[in-house]
Amino acid sequence: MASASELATRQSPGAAPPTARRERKKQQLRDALIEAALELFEAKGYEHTAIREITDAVDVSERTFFRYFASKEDLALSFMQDRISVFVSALADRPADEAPVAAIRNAFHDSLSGMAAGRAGELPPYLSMIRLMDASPVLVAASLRYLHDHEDDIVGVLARREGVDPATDRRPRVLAAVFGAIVFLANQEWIEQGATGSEAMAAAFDAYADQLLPSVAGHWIR
Amino acid sequence: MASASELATRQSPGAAPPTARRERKKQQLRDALIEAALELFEAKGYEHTAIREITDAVDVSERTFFRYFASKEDLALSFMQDRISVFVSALADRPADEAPVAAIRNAFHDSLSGMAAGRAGELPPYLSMIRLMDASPVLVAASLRYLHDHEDDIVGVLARREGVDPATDRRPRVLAAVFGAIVFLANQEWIEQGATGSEAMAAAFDAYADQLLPSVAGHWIR
DNA sequence: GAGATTATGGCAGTAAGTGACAACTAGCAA
DNA sequence: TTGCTAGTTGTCACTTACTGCCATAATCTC
Repeated sequence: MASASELATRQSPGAAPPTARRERKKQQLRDALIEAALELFEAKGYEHTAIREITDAVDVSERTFFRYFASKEDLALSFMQDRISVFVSALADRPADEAPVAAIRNAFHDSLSGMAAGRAGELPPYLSMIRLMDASPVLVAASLRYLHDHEDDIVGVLARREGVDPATDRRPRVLAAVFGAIVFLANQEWIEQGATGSEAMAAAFDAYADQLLPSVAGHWIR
Repeated sequence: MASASELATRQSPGAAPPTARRERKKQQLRDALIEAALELFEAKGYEHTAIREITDAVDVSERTFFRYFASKEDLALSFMQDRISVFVSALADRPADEAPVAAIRNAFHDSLSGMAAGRAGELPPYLSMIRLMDASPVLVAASLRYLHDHEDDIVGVLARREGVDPATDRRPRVLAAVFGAIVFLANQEWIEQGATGSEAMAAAFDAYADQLLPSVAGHWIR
C-alpha cells in the first residue's frame, strides 16, 4: 500500500485526459481540498484542524474527503510525494560520471530550485508543509515513514547509475537511507533557523552532507 | 514531550520505593497490560487488537489504560524505549579509545546480547515487537519517530566521548542519524530473513555497517 | 435521450482518545 | 481503631478519524 493517495485523480505526467470534464472537476476538488487544508493548518495547526472544517470550507461531505485522501495524513503528505518524485527524476538526470554522493547532493539542489522556481518570495508548498511538521509529531512520524516507503525508488536509480545489483549490493540501500537521514537533519535545522527559504534549506543540507565522510571516518579529534 | 509513557510508574533504576504497595501494584498492572497486549498483538496483529480487548484481558477499564499509556502506540513502543536506553548506556561504557563508529558497532552488539541473555531459544520482547512492525505501517512510522526522538541521547554520549561540542559540531548528530538508518535497514533485513534471533540481527547490522564507508566514498565500480 | 458509469451524500457504526466527577483504596497519624 | 488525605480507578459523555452501505445525482457513451 505504498501510496494511498492514488484514490482519486492525480495528474500523473504524460497521462492523456481520458474523460475530460470529470477528470478536471476531480482535480479541481482535490486542489481545493489541499488549499483549504493548508490554509487551516497554517492558521490553527494540523492536529487542531478537523476534517470537517476542511470539507466545510470547500462545501463537500466529509465522506467525499476520504474518497480523495486515505487520511488526514495522506493529504498533508501529498506534498512529500511530489517532492520525492521530483528528486528521483533529478537524480536520474544527473550526468553519469558523477559519483553517487555528488549526484545525490546535486540532485537535491536541482530539485529544490526546481520547486522554488516561479515563486519570488513565497515558500513552495513543500517547504510550508515541512514547517508545519515542527509542531506535529504525528506528521514527523508520517513523513519519516513516507521517506522510508519511497527509498526503493532512490535505491533503484542509484543502482542503475552505478550498474550494480541492488538485490546483492547493499551500497545503494545504505546511501539512500543515509540520504534520508541527512534530509531530515537538514529539515530540522532549517526549521530551527526560522524556515526562511529554499536557499537556507540547501545550505543546511550541504552543511550536514559535508560532515558525512568526516563523521564515519576514524576519530574526530587529532 | 519526548517520552509520553512516563504517565505511570516506570521502574527507573535506582528509584527508592516511596510508598511501597501502591508502586508495586502500578508496576504489576503496567506489566500485565504489556503482556496481555503483546499476546494479543501476536495472535491477531497490532491494528486488529482493540484497546478494549487488552483491558478486558486484565480486567480494568479502558480509561485506566490511557492513564498508563498515552496511546496504543505508546505501549508498543515501550520496548523500543528500553532498547534505546540500554544501547545508550552500552555506548557510554565502551572504552574511550574506540573510534566513534567502532564504539557504536560494539555497543550495538553489547546491548543486543545483553537483552538476549537469559532466554535460551526465545526472542527477547524487543525483537518480537520488531517482528510485529512488519505488518503494521503505523508501527513502522512510530518506531522511526521514536528512534528519531531519542537521537539526542546518542548525540550527547558521542559528543562527550570525543570531546566535541554538539551545538557547533555536526558530526555526532550525523553519526547518530546514520546509525538510526542502519539499524532500520538491519531490522528490515532481519524480518525478511525470517526474524530468527539476535545473532541474525547482529549479522544484518554488521552487513550494513560494513557498507557504510564504501557507500559514501567515490564511485562504486572500479 | 436511454442507459451504463462514476461521483457524491447521508447515515450508521467502530475505535482511539480526553475531560469531569464520583467512588474506592492505600498511606499515615492520632 | 478511626479518620483524614492523597492517589487510583471506573463511569459517562463527548470529539474525531475513518469505513461500509445504499440511494441519488452528475457525467459519459452511443
